[in-house]
Amino acid sequence: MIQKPKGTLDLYGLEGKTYEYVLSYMSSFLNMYNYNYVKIPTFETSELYKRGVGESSDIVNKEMYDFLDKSDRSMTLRPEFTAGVVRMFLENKLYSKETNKFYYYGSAFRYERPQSGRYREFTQFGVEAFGIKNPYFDAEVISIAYKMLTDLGLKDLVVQINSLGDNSSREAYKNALREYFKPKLDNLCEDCKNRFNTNVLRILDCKVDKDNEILKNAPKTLNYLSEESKEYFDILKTALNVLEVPFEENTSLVRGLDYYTDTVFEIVYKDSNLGNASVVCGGGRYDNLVNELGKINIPAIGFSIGVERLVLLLNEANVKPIDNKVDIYVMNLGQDKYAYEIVDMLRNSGFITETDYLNKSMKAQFKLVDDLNPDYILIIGEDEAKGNYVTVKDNLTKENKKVEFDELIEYLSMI
RNA sequence: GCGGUAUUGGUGAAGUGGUAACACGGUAGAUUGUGGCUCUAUUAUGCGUGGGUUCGAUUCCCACAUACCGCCCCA
Repeated sequence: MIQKPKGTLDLYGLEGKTYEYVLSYMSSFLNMYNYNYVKIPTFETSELYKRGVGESSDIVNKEMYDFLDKSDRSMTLRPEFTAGVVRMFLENKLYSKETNKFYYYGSAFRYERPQSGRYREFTQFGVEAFGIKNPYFDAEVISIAYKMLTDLGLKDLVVQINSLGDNSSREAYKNALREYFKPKLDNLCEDCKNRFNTNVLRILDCKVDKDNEILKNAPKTLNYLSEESKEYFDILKTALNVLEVPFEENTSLVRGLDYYTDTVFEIVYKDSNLGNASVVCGGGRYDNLVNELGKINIPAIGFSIGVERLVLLLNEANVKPIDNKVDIYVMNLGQDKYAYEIVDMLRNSGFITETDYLNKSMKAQFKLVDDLNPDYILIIGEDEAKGNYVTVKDNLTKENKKVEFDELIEYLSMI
């Protein structure tokens, strides 16, 4: 047997249905906020992600699905969407409009060790908004993510926020951390010693050392924010209160991608057994990325939701998508011509219709009816075909009624 | 990339160095045009894949694959 590649996922049955439901639900939700759907390539030149996501991030360092194409160009399967959306935004000169609000969904790829809620090919649904820098807007973006997830049926979501500050405050903070940690390195775990060189911020996130006094007493981001960033963060918190989004400040929330500035946030599902996979949404502001890739100063903010994780969490929370129940079952008892004509007619009139294609016995077909639980069963046998009528059985009252072929649609529409 | 656990039919699973319980589901019949209950029959020449040990392996050994857990990291 050929098995699916490591870290990929088959979705079918209830989970497949939930997956589809979740995507269409979130799409229509975003349309309400006047966000527009964008589609970008599944792979891009590797250079884009190296510059966009950042060479110091693990995503670029060890998780990229890159390959040489037949002309020896280095390509990478998208590990996330933001860099690609920014590229699209620049390449098509969409900045001629002052503001742009986009949403997207599709597969992303990271070469990781898989676990539940963590795959090598996974689906992201997210938004990116360009041209607006306003804490009230940041709050709205966070509230969109929060509301969508809540509306879908997840309770006990926690929104965690933090501010990384603008470039200068971020650098000042990093330097402060380096100075603070340098004499204490021997007391930190091995990973943290590496992080000291690659990305000091991440030391704050360490799980091994999380109870370590050294971390608890480390300098806090907020003390290194510029006046401007500090005020921005304060207004953001006010705005979140106005929009009734419950949140927690988490000063060790730093995010793993290099491009974030000022506002960062994550949405976590508390009741989950999924451990790290309970982070269902993450995002933040990235005011320097457009300039980094296109030499134009345009502020931007976005977030991304892990759709497979969302499906898992909805499953855990026992949330079921709305089911398209079958309206009518056509019981064909050896009268193919007449029966299939009626099936087609019903579907053309908008009834969700099912029938038997295997010439099963009446008893077997009634068994199928039990699973489908339609509102009505149309019985079509020899008598009906000859007499040009059908027997309509009400599946609730079990009553039968003869209805002429010509009056069938009208009759079914009435009841 | 590192460490650990697991892998038996459509599903949940029991089991043993000598040839795969049980339950659910599926199919057919009892019941030739009215079901959902009940009863009966049937449903893996095969126990992740490939090697090895053995008279004989699903059971022991090795490798690989995949899943899950922890780390790393992230959605």
